[in-house]
Amino acid sequence: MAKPKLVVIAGPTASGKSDLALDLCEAIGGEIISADSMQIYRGMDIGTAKTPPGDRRGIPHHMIDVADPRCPFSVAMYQTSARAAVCEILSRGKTPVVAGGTGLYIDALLYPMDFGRVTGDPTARARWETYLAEKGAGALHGELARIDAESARRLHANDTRRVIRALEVAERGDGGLSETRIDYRAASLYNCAYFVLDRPREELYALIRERVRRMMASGLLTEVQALLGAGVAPGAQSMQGLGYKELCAHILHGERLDACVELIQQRTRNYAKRQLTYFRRENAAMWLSAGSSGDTQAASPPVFEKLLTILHAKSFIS
RNA sequence: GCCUGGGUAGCUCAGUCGGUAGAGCAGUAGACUGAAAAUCUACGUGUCGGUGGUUCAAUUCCGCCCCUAGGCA
Repeated sequence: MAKPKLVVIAGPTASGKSDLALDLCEAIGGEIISADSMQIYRGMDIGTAKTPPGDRRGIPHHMIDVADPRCPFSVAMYQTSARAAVCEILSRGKTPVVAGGTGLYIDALLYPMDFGRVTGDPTARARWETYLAEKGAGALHGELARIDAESARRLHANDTRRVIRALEVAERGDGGLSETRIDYRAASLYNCAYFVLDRPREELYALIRERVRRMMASGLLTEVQALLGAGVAPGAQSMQGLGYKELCAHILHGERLDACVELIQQRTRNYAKRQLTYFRRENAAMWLSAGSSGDTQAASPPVFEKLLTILHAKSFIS
């Protein structure tokens, strides 16, 4: 049985993924599956740059607005729902087009990653958190070394977040994280065409500056206030999103607004860089370079042609 | 005009009781299996404002000059 065809459009924030994906969906009869850890949440529209419903050109979008910003969400949940969405789209005879910048989510969808049965447990987490505060990162890492030596070797002692996760899994006697690890990238579940949309650094950074400016002009501050008003805790996972945590600092702690906006721009640049690092190791990825031609606007004309050519060559389309 | 702080890495600053200097942030590269827009790792030569002097040796002490913040006029 042949693997189902699926297209991935990845890339750093503000690179123009969403528009490109929409163009593609129109051309080949596709539906969009968002791979974005923040667009998941309802009520977080401006700061996550969701394509407004009015601009979706009648193309169905999946994995957007599927979670409550007051509750935690996880890759594992994403994996389950996104795969269901793929099946649904395929059953309609359409092509799934995965678009987004969260590399881990894309991987979770595409590859046979096994997140195990151990759910993130707030109680255990809090317990280790306390342990960390009292005894330090070294001791925490030592605990892990005792029950799951291999994970301990893999993880840097300062990466306490991962160390705590490994401890959670290990102490539930599931064999530990290390036993479920495989070289997942070797075996995609789909016949996929994986694209990374790329542009010259300076141009990308300029687009980011501009996008943040536009978000502020469109009422990002009001959006954050509304979320806080609706009972989203400032420490909630959703509030760790870029733009949200910085504006919380302004609203709750009186940080200067212009300083916060600059911080958002800077951290978004940092983020874009990390995204590129992540995608670089995706062996299957085909890089599409856009821009640098002077027009900051549309990546679409030239890049879109390239995209279609490749899809033809892979006989995704006839 | 006078007085007092400052002028050191792209930015904020530490430091050298005289032996040519180092943190944070930024930046770059990397990692990443239920928090991933998160979390973590590695990478630090710059006329130490200019110019004279003292000294074996000055970014460090002294003189003058320039710039800057504040105070007094």
